[in-house]
Amino acid sequence: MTINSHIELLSRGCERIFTIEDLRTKLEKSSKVKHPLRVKLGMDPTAPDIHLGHTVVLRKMRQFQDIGHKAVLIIGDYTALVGDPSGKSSTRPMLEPDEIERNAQTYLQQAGHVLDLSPDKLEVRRNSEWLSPMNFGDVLKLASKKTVARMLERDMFEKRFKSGVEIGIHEFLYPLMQGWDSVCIRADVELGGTDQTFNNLVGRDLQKIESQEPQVVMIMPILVGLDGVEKMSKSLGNYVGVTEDPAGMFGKLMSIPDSLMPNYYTLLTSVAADQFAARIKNNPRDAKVALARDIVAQYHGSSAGDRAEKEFFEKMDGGLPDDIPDRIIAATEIPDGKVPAYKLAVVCGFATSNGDARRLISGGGLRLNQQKLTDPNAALTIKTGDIVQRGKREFVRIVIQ
RNA sequence: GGAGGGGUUCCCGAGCGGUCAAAGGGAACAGACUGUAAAUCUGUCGGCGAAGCCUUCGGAGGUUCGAAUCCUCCCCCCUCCA
Repeated sequence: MTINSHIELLSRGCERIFTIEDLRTKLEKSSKVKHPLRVKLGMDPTAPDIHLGHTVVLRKMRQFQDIGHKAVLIIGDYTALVGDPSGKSSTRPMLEPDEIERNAQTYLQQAGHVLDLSPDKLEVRRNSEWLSPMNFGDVLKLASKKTVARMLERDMFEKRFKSGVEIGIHEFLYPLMQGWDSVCIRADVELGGTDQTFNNLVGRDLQKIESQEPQVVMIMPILVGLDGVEKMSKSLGNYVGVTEDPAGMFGKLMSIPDSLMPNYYTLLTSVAADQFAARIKNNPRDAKVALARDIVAQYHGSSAGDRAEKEFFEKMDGGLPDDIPDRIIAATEIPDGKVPAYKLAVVCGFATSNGDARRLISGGGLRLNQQKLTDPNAALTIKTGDIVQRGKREFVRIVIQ
């Protein structure tokens, strides 16, 4: 592969690169002296729950690994004492060392779906290693490298300052700490989301001051969630977790708005741009299927991707999926083996209350053995093995005990 | 320390003495349609239920035949001034 093709690969999906020229220089030099670039990514040691949004930057990391470079994962155990001012204004609680360790392990385990974890491809460091031994003099020296005005340039700080939201002095140290990490591990490249732009550029500046070749900063966009509007996040419920089962992943991905497809193709797959553009133009539905299968396959293998697709459409066609969860019902709940329809919906977990159940049935949303129910009060005779269905894709097999 | 503005059903947000289980939007669920769980359209969206009843509008009291709406105290948020 040529340098040009590497650059093309690496810049795919990037929001910004500081600077593309520097990246070229680094890549050229690396290939000439046969020495891998050190590609840094910071990780927050709070409880991880990686979703596709996080994988955007991880995938970029993986691309570097695949062309022979070294991923350096920094566990921000010391920076966590401050709390990144990027997000909320509140300071984080301190984490216990064993908790940090546990979180780091979980992170690695989940990130392992994307990253190459082999020791020659990945180096894991924690920044307490070099931040903890610093004394006050060292800190002062570091703090003197930046001015208040420069700090206030940062979007977040500027907003908070203007609007009167307090900014702790220590929060100014956060970018410096993160930047110092880059100096200490001699990073060639730092990856981050758009919210990390400032922090990462500070690393670049600090390296210059320390007479290091400044790192290239590669900023990845924040992935839009399944709703097509908000950023993907667990709290907004518009996410796909990397540990989710194939069927769930596939279904969720099929629910994204059409308009999101190019974005997802770019950031979450390796499909060439002209190729996916053609697919979408040709047949959006099939393009979405291919996208979903591709992503499921990344996390569960290609056979799982195929199976997820098959099951998805079986449900669509009104058929029954292969594995229907059992629902155990106590025999005492159904005297004489009979239940009113509304009660059945509740017992199967398809309605939260009797009223909810009645509405569901009145709306034609409940089926017993593929047969649509219409009367909420109808007395139904049920037995073990009967299939209850809500809508098009939720099934339960009754087991009477 | 001073002045003012708020806390409403999952979320946002109207209501400001009865016609309020509470507008509107979002989310969610179902239905129709389709190229899919996209888009669009329709319905539902506190609980129990036949009518009707019960619980809800930050918390606790109070005034009223009657309060989410008025009064008192308390808790919590926010804005402006110092």
